[in-house]
Amino acid sequence: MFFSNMIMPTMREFPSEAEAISHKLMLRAGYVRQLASGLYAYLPLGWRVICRINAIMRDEMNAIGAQEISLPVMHPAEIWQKTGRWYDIKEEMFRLKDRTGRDMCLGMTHEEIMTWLAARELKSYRNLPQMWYQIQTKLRDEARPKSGILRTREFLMKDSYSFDIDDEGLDKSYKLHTNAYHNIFRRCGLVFYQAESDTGMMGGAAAHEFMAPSPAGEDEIVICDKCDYTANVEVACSLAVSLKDLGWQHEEVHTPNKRTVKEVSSFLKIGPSYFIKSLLFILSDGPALVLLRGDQELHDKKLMKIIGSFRPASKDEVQSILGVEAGFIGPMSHAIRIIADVSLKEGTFVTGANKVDYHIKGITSGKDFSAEWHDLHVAKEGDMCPKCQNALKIDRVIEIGNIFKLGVKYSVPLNAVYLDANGQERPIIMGSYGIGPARIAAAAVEQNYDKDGIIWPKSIAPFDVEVIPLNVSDARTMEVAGQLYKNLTGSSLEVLFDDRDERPGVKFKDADLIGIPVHLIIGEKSLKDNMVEIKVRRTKEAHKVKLEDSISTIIKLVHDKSVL
RNA sequence: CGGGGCGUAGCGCAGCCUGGUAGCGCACACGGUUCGGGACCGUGGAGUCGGAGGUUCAAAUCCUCUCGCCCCGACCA
Repeated sequence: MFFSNMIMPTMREFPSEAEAISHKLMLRAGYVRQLASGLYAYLPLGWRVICRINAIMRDEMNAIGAQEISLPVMHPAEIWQKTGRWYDIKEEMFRLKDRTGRDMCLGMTHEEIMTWLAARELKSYRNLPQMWYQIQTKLRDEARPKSGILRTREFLMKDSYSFDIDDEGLDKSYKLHTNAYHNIFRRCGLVFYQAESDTGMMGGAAAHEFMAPSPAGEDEIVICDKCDYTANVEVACSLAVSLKDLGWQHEEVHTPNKRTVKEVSSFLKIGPSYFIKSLLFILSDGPALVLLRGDQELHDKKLMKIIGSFRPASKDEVQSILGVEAGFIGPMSHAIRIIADVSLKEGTFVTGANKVDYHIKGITSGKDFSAEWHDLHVAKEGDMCPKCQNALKIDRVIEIGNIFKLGVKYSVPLNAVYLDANGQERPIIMGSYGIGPARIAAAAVEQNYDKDGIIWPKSIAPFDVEVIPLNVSDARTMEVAGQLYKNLTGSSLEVLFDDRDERPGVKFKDADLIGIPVHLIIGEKSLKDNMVEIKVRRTKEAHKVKLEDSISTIIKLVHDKSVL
């Protein structure tokens, strides 16, 4: 491919609207252009990257026996109404009517449509198991598109679905996908984790997310270095570091106008972890007091799982239910449901005295209050691993893939059933598995760049090699460069030939910015000694090789799996 | 949806406070000199100043409304 024939609009400066590194670099290096918020055009370089990622995904999906199909992107409403998601999902779904007034929507994901197909075509246990996937456009009217191609309103997704006769079959399909996903992300050159995740609105029994560490990420995971525990903070459990019991006796302390843990803590010069934070919530069946340690944040979703939906009590409600104003609440002597974080089970604490302007020291569970014990807090850096007690790390990550055990959530409402060996009708057991190729690309950039530009992992770079003749008006240079280009292309490498009549500096800068892994530089001086220069983008190491050895050297470099 | 910021040439920006009819750098075109890490000189093309309304003799500049984009938060199937 000749540089002069391709549209690769590199820019000397970073466009100002970009914030994330991948966004800045992909704009500057001419990979993508923005049409509107969350809508991107992929230019030739960008599209090549996506295509290579797609090829890897196809390879690995096919390897586990999955079959590629293609489904419509526009769907009739009824099918989404049958599963209830037409109503559960709100503004995030693009909806429209066709000319006859029929309600339609644009697909955000394809569980419904895949299940519809399965319902029609999979009739017998003899048809199962099946795995179907597609690489298709999804549309979501995101509340806030951001970070370039990381979070867009229209995006490509590789989504696959498994159909099994029972949970055992689902386990197998899930495992196959897990392995395939590990292969895909590894082959794409990413650093990633597999984390336990929330099943969310997808429903189902188990779910994992594949997470690529990056400051541009929108999620956080907890990681234990010692054992294999890795989980999204949305579901992560952790143990609080236990406190030294200071053995306080009951003592009421005057804390005028000090309400928050922070205020009282600094006033009494006692660390926040020695406090009990008391929060009053209104549940569907009445009020409940929720207790956390002073250094903890309430994890809404964990609480929701225990008590269902809830809302914070108003000031008046706090007063009328507890007889004291917020800020001085303590868990003692209230005839009310109390749910407490397990970290409060042991130890002696400070808490509100149920009396304005007073707190009380020396409160212990069992003696002063009793409660239902649960993990209610948001896991944080330094908490201990629930499995092995090692200190946990927290890392910011990009979600690049997810896998869900759906069970019968879609097959039942859409009547996707099969007849088992006994002629019994049973719902198909499903799994769903997604990967965002654009996120892989963005994560790859986030994890591989330097001050000069992108450093693509070899496997997903838009080209394998960039041939750079330094002086295009030198006949010998161009003859050699042309021949090398031909030979490299002939060796099934993707080659970019910078045939522009530009100064060497410009070509070097653009080459570094674009980030093709290997550069082959042909300069007049070296050529006199029958030498050319081979440079590795990542290390910037350049060495001269004999002209006749250059092709084999490059082929070796490109195929060397040790350096992705 | 709440909070903040920004819309002036393809990109990056100045001009706005204090109204007087649009400018700089890069990019682009042409000529010349250059040529191993974003060269230099000269000439030139390119802008409904996001849009609408208003104030005024006069609006990029002041006022009102509106649209768009970015960031933080909420949301995220």
